[in-house]
Amino acid sequence: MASLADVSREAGVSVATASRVLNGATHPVSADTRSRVLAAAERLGYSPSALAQALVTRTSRLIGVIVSDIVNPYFSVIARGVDDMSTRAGYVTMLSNADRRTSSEITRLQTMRDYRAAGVIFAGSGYVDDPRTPELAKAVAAARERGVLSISLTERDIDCPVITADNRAAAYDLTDHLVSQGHRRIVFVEGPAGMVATEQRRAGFLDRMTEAGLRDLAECVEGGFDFEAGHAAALRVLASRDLPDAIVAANDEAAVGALNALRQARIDVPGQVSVAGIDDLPVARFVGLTTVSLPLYELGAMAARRVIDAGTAGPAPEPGPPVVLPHRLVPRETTARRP
Amino acid sequence: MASLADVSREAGVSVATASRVLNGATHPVSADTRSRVLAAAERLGYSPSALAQALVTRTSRLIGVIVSDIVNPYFSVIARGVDDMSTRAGYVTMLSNADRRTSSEITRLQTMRDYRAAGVIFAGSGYVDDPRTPELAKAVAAARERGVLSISLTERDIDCPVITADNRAAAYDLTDHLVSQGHRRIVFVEGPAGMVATEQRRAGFLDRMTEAGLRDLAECVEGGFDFEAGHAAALRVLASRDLPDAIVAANDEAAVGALNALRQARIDVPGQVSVAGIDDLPVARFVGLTTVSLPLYELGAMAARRVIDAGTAGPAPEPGPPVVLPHRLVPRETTARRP
DNA sequence: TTGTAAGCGTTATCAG
DNA sequence: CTGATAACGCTTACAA
Repeated sequence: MASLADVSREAGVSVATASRVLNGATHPVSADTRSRVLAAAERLGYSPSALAQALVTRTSRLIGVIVSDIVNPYFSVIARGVDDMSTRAGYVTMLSNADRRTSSEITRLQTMRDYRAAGVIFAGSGYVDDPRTPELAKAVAAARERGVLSISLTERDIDCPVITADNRAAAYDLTDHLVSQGHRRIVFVEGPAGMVATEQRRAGFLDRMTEAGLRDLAECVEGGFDFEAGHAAALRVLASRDLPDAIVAANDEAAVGALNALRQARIDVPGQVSVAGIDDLPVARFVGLTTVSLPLYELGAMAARRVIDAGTAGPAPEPGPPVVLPHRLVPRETTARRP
Repeated sequence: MASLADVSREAGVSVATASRVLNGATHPVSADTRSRVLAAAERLGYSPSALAQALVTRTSRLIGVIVSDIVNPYFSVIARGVDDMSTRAGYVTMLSNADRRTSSEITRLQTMRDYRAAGVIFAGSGYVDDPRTPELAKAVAAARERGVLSISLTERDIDCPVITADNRAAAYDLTDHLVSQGHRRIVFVEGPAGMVATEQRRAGFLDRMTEAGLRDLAECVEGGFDFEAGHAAALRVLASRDLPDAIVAANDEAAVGALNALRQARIDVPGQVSVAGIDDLPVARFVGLTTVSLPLYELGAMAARRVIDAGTAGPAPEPGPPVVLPHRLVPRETTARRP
């Protein structure tokens, strides 16, 4: 309602000075005028138009985050990290679900760019050999021209800063834990086919098994990132041959799915079979699942902080090497030592 | 980069005509000019500044949703509904976590208003006798002055349209189901103290028990909306006396928490005790929890649609009576008939 | 059918 | 220290 012009009129100064006191610029203003303007603003309930500000400064206090599906706890934790940091800095976060479609990521990025978002954060993992990635890369570049800083939370073939967790190492460390506990026959329930994260986690598992001389006892089975996939995979394992020492799922949800299947089949976990996952979602803690904690919240928060800093600090768009945040093994009750 | 002015220059027309063809106004434009402008826009990769548009039209294609905590699946499903609808209409959704603090809701609403959001959706339940609600109400009114339409997904003392589910009836229907299955001694695990939703759900439970002449066998115990709360409550029930016929939790998470506690204690569910929740979150389906499905996704989607329609259709700000979307009992495996 | 021009609410440059 | 004033990019009467 009340605009800067209104305030300036009420205070008997020019809009220029009103602007100067109301936005804490470095420009000097006499104490007297300052207080007059402040009083007027207060009286009129003035609140600046973020739109006008963004239009003229060519950058907003909007931070976008593009996830695959906000209902997936993996992403909602990331989004929470983004929003907490954004809010603290007076930014507001824009959210978009891309359902793992690269084409959606592109269009969503574009509409966020049209709002001159200060930055947009890509939370989802890409696909291997995705023919659309170049297009995304181009959109990211175009957005950068318009002043929006993209940040990816996974390594993808886009030219932008990366803040990520080490999926491969996470799987590796988890496998290492199992191996050192005496497990030998381990089956790995893979993530969704074609996703980079899937590949990385499988590789971590296989690498450690190979180093342990257990390559022949390692087995990878099809899976997915949800309860059902883990459940189904466990059922298949149950049906096919005698029990492995452990089942490692590509993520927590699948692990919990497997866990349920096993227990429904009256298999003792961890007595007969150990079960572990990756991510450390809230549900993992609840069911006592051994897992590796990924810095999801921190990833979101740090990415947001980075776009905020880029705005305030000098426009030093140094891509730099990927920032890799540490993960942490969290042994709980679904795994046990094997004699 | 490329602005309307650039396009108009490239096409050899005025910015007015360029604007007219590029935004599909009703204003007549010759086929020839139209194609020239289109071509120019295409060539330059023109994309309108949503900021400038919003500034001049005094309304944006931004829809805000304020939740308690996006990590809570209850809210992420709502947010998903909002975003799907927004996206379909070319809007972008702004998300904010208020952590159940009314004061945060107020400030978040204000910053969304400063971006001239077309609307903001309040997803969280309020508190009973919340001294800050009047303040919120005032902020909502002020926002409306600026053209932002607020919508609440729960009944609160704010003057704005309400699109909601009937918490009381949901609990009532669930209890009815249990009663008709022959359960008599039922304990109700309450939600967080002070929340309106908590009161409503408890009331629904109590109402049905009273009608069934089972008021004396109905018992309410302290709880909460998360796993831990349900778990703890179940433990307390277990410790205090002989088993009830059923445990109804104020929501699914708490129900699953209770379920786990019971099973860990080697109680047969539903053999000895039935367990049920409310919400029908993904986890409920997974564990086979009997629950009542609340139209969470629909609530979000419909609220978003309403702000979108308000923008396109006439500015008919008829508050009208609350819209109540239907819920549905979902019997699953954690409840069984009592002889 | 097309163009001119007045804003929308700020910031920022340049003179005073 | 303060004030005009020109942008920012677009929409929309009002003219032509």
